Amino acid sequence: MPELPEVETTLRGIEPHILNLPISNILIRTPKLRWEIPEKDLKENLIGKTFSSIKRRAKYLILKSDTGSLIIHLGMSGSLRIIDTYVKPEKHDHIDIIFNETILLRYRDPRRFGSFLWSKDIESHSLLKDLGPEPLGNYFSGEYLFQISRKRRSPVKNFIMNSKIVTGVGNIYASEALFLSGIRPKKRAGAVSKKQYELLASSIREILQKSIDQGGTTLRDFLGTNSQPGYFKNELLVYGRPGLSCKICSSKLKEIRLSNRSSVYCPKCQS
DNA sequence: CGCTGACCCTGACGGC
DNA sequence: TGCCGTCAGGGTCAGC
Repeated sequence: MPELPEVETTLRGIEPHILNLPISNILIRTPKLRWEIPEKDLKENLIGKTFSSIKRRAKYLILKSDTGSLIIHLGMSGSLRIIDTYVKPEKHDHIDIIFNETILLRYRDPRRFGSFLWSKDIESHSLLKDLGPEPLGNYFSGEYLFQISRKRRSPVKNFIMNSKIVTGVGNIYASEALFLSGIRPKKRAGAVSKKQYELLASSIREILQKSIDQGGTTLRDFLGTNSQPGYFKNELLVYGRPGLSCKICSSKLKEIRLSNRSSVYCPKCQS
């Protein structure tokens, strides 16, 4: 389940291997992920060209060439790997971007929630243009969250998972950050104090940064066949632990559902 | 405009 | 042991 840190780790893992390398072919074995894969656009615009930069915006990877941009989202189960010793594609290996006889970039995605899209004008692309600030960027702060949350009645957890408010905060990190800052997930966004938002914003930053730093230790795994970027799982305090005891106060962790998403919290530590 | 819920999909898992 | 139902989850979009 790639969250922002896994996407960032993917970017850092693939970038040094494929930047400025001419693309010789693109093999698409599945017509559709989340949306139809624009095979014609990809082939016409990318074969013979190179990626001159790779950037991340929210959980989207943007691979730029001089003809436009390839937008990749890993969805729930997507992964990108550099293959430097040819192995046959397996069941869910949907796309190969082939550079030369030894290097290719392979996209795997069992659930096919991900996307491969093409855009000539990335700045105005509908999926990207209304996104909120990056949680690790300069515009994201407790003050910012406080200001735009006034009069908002949705639960604070939904609020911070809304990509128009702030990008890249998924269910795992939202749950963890709310625990770390002592706020119940169901509390109305407009009722959270400035002080609480400052704590929440720094919790979000810290937890994402920490996870990226850990992912960084497994970067070499991107070159090869057998590996996944490292997680963070053994350090989760509430996510996936309903009914178990709080690691801080030993109370039994509760689970509720918000917008059909599991939300675990400690009834004593969070209010 | 803000917000909720349906939806896309497969693998993992629990119950019988 | 195997089948089947349920759940998980990011993010977009329809609809209230």
